[in-house]
Amino acid sequence: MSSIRSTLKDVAREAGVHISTASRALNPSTAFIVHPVTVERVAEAARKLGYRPHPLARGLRTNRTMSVGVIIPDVENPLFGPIIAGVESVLVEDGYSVLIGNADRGPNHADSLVEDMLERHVDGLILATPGRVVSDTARQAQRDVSMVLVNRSVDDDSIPAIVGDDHAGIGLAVRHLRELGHERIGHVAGPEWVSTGRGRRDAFLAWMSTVGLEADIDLVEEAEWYQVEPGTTAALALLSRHPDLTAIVAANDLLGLGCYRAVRSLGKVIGVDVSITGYNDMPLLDLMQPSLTAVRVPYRRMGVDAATTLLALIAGEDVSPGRVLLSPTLAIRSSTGPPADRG
Amino acid sequence: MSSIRSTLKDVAREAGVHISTASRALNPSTAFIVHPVTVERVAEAARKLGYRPHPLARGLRTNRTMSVGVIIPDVENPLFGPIIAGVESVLVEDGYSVLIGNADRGPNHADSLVEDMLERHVDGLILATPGRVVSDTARQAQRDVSMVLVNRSVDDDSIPAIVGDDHAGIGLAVRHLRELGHERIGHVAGPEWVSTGRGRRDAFLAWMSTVGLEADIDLVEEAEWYQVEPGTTAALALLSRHPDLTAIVAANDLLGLGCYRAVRSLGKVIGVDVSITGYNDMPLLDLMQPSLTAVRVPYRRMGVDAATTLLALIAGEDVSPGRVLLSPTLAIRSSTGPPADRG
DNA sequence: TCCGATACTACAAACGATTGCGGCGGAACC
DNA sequence: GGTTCCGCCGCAATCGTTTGTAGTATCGGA
Repeated sequence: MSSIRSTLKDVAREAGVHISTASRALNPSTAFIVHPVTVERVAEAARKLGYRPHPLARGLRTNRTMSVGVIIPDVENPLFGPIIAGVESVLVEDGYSVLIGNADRGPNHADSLVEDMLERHVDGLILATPGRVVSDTARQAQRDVSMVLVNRSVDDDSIPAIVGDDHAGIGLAVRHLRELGHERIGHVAGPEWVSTGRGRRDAFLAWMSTVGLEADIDLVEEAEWYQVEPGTTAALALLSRHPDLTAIVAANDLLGLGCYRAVRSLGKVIGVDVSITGYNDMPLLDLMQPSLTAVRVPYRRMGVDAATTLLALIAGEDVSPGRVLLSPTLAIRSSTGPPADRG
Repeated sequence: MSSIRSTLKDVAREAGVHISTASRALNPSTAFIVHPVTVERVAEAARKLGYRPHPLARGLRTNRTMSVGVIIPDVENPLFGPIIAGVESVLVEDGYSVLIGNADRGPNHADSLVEDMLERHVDGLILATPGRVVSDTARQAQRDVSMVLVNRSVDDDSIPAIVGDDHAGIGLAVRHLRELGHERIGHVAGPEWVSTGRGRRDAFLAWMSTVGLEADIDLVEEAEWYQVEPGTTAALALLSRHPDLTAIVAANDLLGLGCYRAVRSLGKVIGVDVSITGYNDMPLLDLMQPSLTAVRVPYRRMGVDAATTLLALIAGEDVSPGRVLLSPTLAIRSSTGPPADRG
């Protein structure tokens, strides 16, 4: 029966008050202006009619849409599921809805999505697009709308960012290997133009010297992209330069799995001749043969924190820009072990 | 400089026409009413001012929000990434945005999300929530808004649904095994209350007799849930009842991987002693040891088709209810092979 | 009795667009 | 030359809210 929405006018008529009084009565922040018994009468009428404010009308007047945009580089990447879930869980709590944008059509796609979102008057924006620099459109957008970066940051830290602590994460991997007794450790890095690519590489070199090993840039081989194939290629290049490596820290799980192939093609045994660590700990890694030791990044938490700081920004609280680092953990599995004795 | 949005009024003033004329000039479907040179003048003014219609104002008047809701049972499940991507890709093309709802908080959560979406006046709804029956809220919702089901259907086919052709998919697996020479084939089924669980089980039995094998319900073991552990449990139960099975068709990839463990724990070799097929072909299966032969469902396509029929529904074209079946393919890998010779 | 303060409530103008309808020209026709 | 018609444009109502301002009681105090 209630297929036709009841409007504020209906509620007002039902309660025998003027529409504006009804509006104030229903709004908690203005309810004190109207007489308590009137408030109750209006509330009763609203309940009876099943009144729901029209979000468009309200948004038009108040200039808020109660929606935020989330721009993801690739929805099909399992990595982003938890982030989205985290974001969604806290925003829904506060009555916001989540507009999702999938920027899988090249580098400029994200920008056009940002513009779409702005046109829709989202109250906030969460960007997970890669890259260390931020486009002009995005920077422009920051003036018009609250904005938070997730799983990435910008070089000048001008936008609040929630990121995994890559330095700590790589540290977990390197120290783990060091404690197992490894001394010749290499790194298969991600592309340098991606913030995580460069960051993890730097962290690797830094930790190498921290644990008392040689921090040679020559121990690093950059993969063209975060995928299995480039991982194999890079690992092969690395292992041909340094045949004596006993361990490889990969900048990403897929790169790590790429290393599997490289190591196998050389007739060596993973976890015995060459230990391998991944990064991100995506699903199913534990079912690999051997299961991949990997740095686990709290992605869901990342989404939660991003949404929380976005809400703070929207509320006008001043959030310090700069990045918030989330601590990773290490899932130790069977792709890592003590180095094999050289006979 | 254009931080402040220009409105239709500005455009009208700039072009020296009335606001209503400007409106008509800018709207392709009404532009023929106004003089061509005026149209051009208005268009020029709009371009100059960077005018963008205010979606809320427009939506308030036209009763359309140009947004559709997509409700997913679990965003973290990699399965739904491609569906979302497919949906998004076609909707964005037509100027719609996608509101995402993650129904991971129990069975009633989906309903409350549907209500949220309705309150927001979405123009359409795409449901991917599981279950063979549809809740009353959803059924109610169908009156108020266009609605399409994806990756699921309802028993009475009262709502248009885009689903994978499970019968054909199971057929691919069974026939593949049969052609390899298997004669004792079992099935690890999904939960019966899920539409895919029951459907694939029925398909399995049907195909068994089609290929000339015994279609015994005793060859089926139902797993409690689509996960690895329940898969192992079910497979163990099945193999203890029928130690002579040479192949298992799993209702799901994770169940298939669960079978791996069961087979291994019995000291048998996968793909030799016991062949296994999965269903869905989720990422990384090709990197498993052995790589899992699996029925591949065109999930992205599913999203695309769902969105397309939703657009048709919204446009008022009458779409025949009932289900559209998408044909799966078979990714043959190394978990299947000819049955080992006995004795 | 009258005044001013207090406590509500009503009026009406926004927000930015769409759209039915009426008006006003000029051309065509009788 | 008057009527009709048509092409083009402006007027104003409308969608459902929020909110500044004006109005009306009621009450206390002088």
